[in-house]
Amino acid sequence: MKENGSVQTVTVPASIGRVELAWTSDGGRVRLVGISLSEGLARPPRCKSLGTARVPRAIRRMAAVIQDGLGDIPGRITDGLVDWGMFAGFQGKVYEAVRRIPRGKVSSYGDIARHAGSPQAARAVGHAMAVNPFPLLIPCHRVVRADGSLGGFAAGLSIKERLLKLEGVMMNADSRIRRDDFWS
DNA sequence: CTTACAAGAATAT
DNA sequence: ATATTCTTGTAAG
Repeated sequence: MKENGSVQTVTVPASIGRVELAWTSDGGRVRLVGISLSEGLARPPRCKSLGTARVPRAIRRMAAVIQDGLGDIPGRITDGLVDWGMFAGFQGKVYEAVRRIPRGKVSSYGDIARHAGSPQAARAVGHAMAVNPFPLLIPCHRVVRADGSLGGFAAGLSIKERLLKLEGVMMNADSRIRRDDFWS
């Protein structure tokens, strides 16, 4: 665990690399403020274990899910930890739609735009994904191009690809996602 | 105001 | 099948 002002972070080793959780605790009120993914190929020089650090219980539970196969984080854990109200308007609707994409399925930028009520805003959805503060919780890796190609990913496309593979999404020979794996 | 995008569709080759 | 062009909503400068 590392401390920067009032924001504290912990780095969790995961199959896809490393996942850093950042939170604040103002007056006992723990609030997740960000998640960042990175390809932790080399042994992290200063990645302390969760054993001794003073990490809030909800953060520990989240870290456990991440270490234990990167499943979806249950709402029971994220409830009260993430202030979903901080996302207003278009961005909020986009994130809400993305959170409905089930594990093992993908959706397209255009589809999400439609769900968010701005059917022409596919590119704007892409931008919202690019600035997503909570990857995994808001599963932006499940948003791909309409033709099945991957699109982009802030933390590097190989992480997106590995996350999708981990979730059972299948690619065709031309490395495009099968039509069957599109949600809607 | 202009520019940059993690897009998409239409059109051309 | 791929390449090019045009339109597009948002955010950031």
